[in-house]
Amino acid sequence: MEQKIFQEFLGERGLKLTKERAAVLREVFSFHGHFEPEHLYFRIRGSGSKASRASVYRTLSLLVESGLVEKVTRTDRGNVYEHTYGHRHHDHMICDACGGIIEFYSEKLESLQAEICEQNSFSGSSHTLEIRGRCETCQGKGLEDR
Amino acid sequence: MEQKIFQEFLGERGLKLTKERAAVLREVFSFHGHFEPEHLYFRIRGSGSKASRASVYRTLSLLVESGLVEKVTRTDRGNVYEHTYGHRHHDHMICDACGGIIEFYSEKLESLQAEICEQNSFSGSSHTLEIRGRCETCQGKGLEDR
DNA sequence: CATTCAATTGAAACTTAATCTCAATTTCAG
DNA sequence: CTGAAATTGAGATTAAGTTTCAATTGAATG
Ligand SMILES: [Mn+2]
Ligand SMILES: [Mn+2]
Ligand SMILES: [Zn+2]
Ligand SMILES: [Zn+2]
Repeated sequence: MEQKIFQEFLGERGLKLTKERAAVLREVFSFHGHFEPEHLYFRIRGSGSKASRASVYRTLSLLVESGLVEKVTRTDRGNVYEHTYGHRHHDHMICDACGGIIEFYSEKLESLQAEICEQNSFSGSSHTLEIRGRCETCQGKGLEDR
Repeated sequence: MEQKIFQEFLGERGLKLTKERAAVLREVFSFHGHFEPEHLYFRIRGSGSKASRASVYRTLSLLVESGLVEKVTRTDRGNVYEHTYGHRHHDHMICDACGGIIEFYSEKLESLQAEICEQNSFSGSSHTLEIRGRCETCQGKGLEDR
């Protein structure tokens, strides 16, 4: 299904679904969770398929533009992505101690943001909310921040 | 006042308020708005004071740790900071077309986040909310995203 | 099947913010 | 003073991500 959507997206731009792009798409959707481009690259290499680093980055950009994938956040070391097709939008809590990520969604929060955009005559198209702190298991422990 | 706070922060760690650190602090608080480390570096150079790039980056990290400065966002080109001492916490809307930034604050939004943290047994200490879209003047115009 | 031409690829070079190295200098408590 | 610890800065280094460009692919057309 995601392949169909991607193919249609590419078609509208006169681009082709090559085997390299198909390999990136397949790997992105066979993995569930957050990922970094570099990890994606190595997973593809170790899965029989092949695609150069350049192609992986190029395809990832196309996937984001197509709406099938979103950038989750930007860490010190690089970007983090996740496939979003088939998943509801959500935001993230990130534990400063263990790096663990809690995903959450709040209808109230979403509509409140829409309201605030309107108050500012701003036409919002996307947002990123990242709450940092300590997850349940890391509270109280004297662990250092990562 | 911010100098007093910074000095105390440094003292607790056995660090000293050198003239380089003082220059960075002064420049950070004499400028109002969002800034990138590189711009900060050049403003310092052009202001009589001096501090190497290394010292600017090192001092900026200390300022963030002290709580006087916060990282606003991370763009493709690098980090963006703002001094927060003396300012109320706020979040940002960023225009995809012109890069303009609207600051906003909503008590409702803040308390709703606190509520959500509690529901997830998460001890939140900070957050970043970035809403992307089009500002009022850029709506309708067929401008490309930056 | 042959021709054509835009799209695509990948290896390697490049960019650039940010960090690190380390010898020289400064600071300050004793 | 004196010595240990902190600090500095010029330049090297890192690493994610982008760009280059010659070679290849592949869809469309004749
Ligand atoms: Mn997620
Ligand atoms: Mn701000
Ligand atoms: Zn944790
Ligand atoms: Zn704008």
